[in-house]
Order: sequence, then C-alpha cells, then structure tokens
Amino acid sequence: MLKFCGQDCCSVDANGRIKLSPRVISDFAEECGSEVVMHCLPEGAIALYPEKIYLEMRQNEEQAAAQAAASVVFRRSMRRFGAMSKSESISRQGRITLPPTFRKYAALEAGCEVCVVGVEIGVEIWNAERWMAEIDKINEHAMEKGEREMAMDLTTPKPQE
Amino acid sequence: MLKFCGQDCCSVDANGRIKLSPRVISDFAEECGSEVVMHCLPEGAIALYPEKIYLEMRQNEEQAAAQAAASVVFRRSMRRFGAMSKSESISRQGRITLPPTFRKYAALEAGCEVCVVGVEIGVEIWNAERWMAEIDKINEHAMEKGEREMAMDLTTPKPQE
DNA sequence: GAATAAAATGGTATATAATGGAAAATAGTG
DNA sequence: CACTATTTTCCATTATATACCATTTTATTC
Repeated sequence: MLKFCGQDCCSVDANGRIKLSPRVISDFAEECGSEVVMHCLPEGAIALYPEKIYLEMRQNEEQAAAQAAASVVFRRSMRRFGAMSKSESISRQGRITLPPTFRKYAALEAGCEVCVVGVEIGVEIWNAERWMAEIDKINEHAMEKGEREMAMDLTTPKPQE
Repeated sequence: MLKFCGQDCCSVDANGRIKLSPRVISDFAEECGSEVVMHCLPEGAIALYPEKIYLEMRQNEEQAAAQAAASVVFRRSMRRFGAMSKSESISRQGRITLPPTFRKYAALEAGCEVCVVGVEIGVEIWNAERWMAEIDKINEHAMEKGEREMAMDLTTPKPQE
C-alpha cells in the first residue's frame, strides 16, 4: 500500500494546531513513531518528514566546519536548514503544533484552511490558497508538455510502435 | 481473454462512490485482489491501476530524499504523484470511493454520469462529458495523422515495402 | 520571588460524514 | 412473459472532525 499519498483538507485550530488524518498518522507511526521533523520549504509550505528521511537529505554535508569556514554559500545553506527545521511530535490526539515563526512563514494562522498533501517521503502542509496556485502550476506544466507531445506525434514521419 | 477493455457507464452515488462492472471487478481480482491505486491524470480523469503497474511507473525514483532537498523540480514531481495518487480498495459490494479532492478534480460529483474506460493496464474513470470531448480529440488526431500519412505517400519517390 | 495573566497542551462531547449492507427497481436474457 | 443479473437507492452503523473546556506550563509584572 502506498505511503504518504493523497490529500486532506482541514483547518488550523484556535491554538495553531492541526489534526492530521488517520492515514497520515499511521504512515508516520510505521516509519518513525510520533517523532517527526518539520521543515519550511522555499515554496512557502511546511514539510513533515520522518527524521531518517531528513537526515538523508542532509547527509551530503560532510566536513561541515571546514566548508563553513570557506564558503558563504555553504554557511547560508546551513543557516537555512538550521533555522527552518525543527523536531516536533504528533500528540496522542493526532495533532501537531506549528511553531509561531513557521506559522507566519507558511501563512497558517489560526482558523486558516490548510491542505495536507502526501509527497511519498512525507507530507506537506499548505495554506489552501497557496496549494491551489501550486497545483494549478503543476497541472498547467503537465498540459503544456502533453500538447507538445501530441504536436510532435503528428509530424513524426513513421508510426512509433 | 482481453483484460481491462471496453467501456461502461454508470453514475456516482450520493456518497461519492462508483459501482464497478463485474468485468472490471474480476479483472482487478485476478491482477491484484481488491487493492488498487487511484491516480489523477492531467487530462482530468482518474485512473485505477493495480499497484504493481503504478510502481513500475514510479520506479526510477532513487535517493528520493537527497534529490528532494536539492531540487524544486524534483519536489514538484513527488508532490504531483504523491498528492494525485492514493491506495484504495474495491469494497465487497464492488464499489470504490472517490476521495473528495479527486472528485472535484475529475468533475465527478454526486449524481454525475461517468464512463469507466478500459486502458489495457487498468481503467480510467471519466466524467461523461469530458469523455465525449476526449474521444473526439483522439479521433481528430488520428484523422489528421492519417491525412498527413496519405500526403506523405504521394510525395514519396518509391514504395516503402 | 510571588502573583497574575497569557498561552499552550490534553482531553472530551457532539455534529457531520463515510461506510457497509440490504431491499427495491431496472435492465437484460432465455 | 418470466426469470436472472445488475444497478440504484435507502438506511443503520461506524468513524472522523470540530468545537469546547479543563489543566498545565510559561511569561510578565509588581
């Protein structure tokens, strides 16, 4: 059975918490119990990953100290991942609390509509409006690619099969 | 005997479910029991595949975490397949429930007329109107391609065979 | 350092939606 | 025309989400 897939919509409660769907909770439970890593993405959403996955993302940062001394780009990268990531746990009621700074960053204030989106290795928490824009962009790209493929097929001299 | 072929029409019930035809049910039963993967296509329909088929579609994703950390394009790809796919099962009554977000995406609201279309490796669930438009587009494309092939044949100096 | 206020956390009850099953209606077949 | 197979509709049960409340923790002020 596929993990971390599908979409759910819900809202941020009065105290800045989100109730995750049973599917998401059980996917995390199997991967990492209730301990997860919360990470702010440049796209303006918050990702939740099992810690193991997050460490895989960061594994290529070897000899961090030496590189940090030598490179601004590297320092900025460490700064980004450091400041934008935080360990969090899913409560016994299946809720997760968004830290205030992350809340502002991702436009997930109390009462806000959100979409919890599976991304195969974890889930992402999106402000509903931002998610609509994102999915439109993704679909538009796919449609454009499709049109071009069809046009190409017309001009192909011989049948492809 | 051919699998996943032909077309059936039915309607979405009041709770957003579809009753599959006995033929489709038995095709899935032989391939994968009652566990299937539901996937939203850019064309605006929902595909049902045996999980094995879906995983073949997604097999090329290695070192997913590291790539996700480094690339927006990659994250968007995971987002598309993650958000637009979901494991589902065919119930003992031969029904399958469309998740609310998929319902909206494919214009398959309660009471809506739908066409369940065999696509050899699985089936697709189309809004009836969209299906009509799709089949027109397919035929138009085939006709256009035929015209071009005939024109090409006229200008070809020698017979090809 | 104590008291108060604010915020965060944990839990529960109620309303809503999803699910499973069965009966009635419809269409197909001999 | 009768019988069978299939579909659709309806209802009961279960599960889920939301709002609300109580308790605990943290911060602020005197």
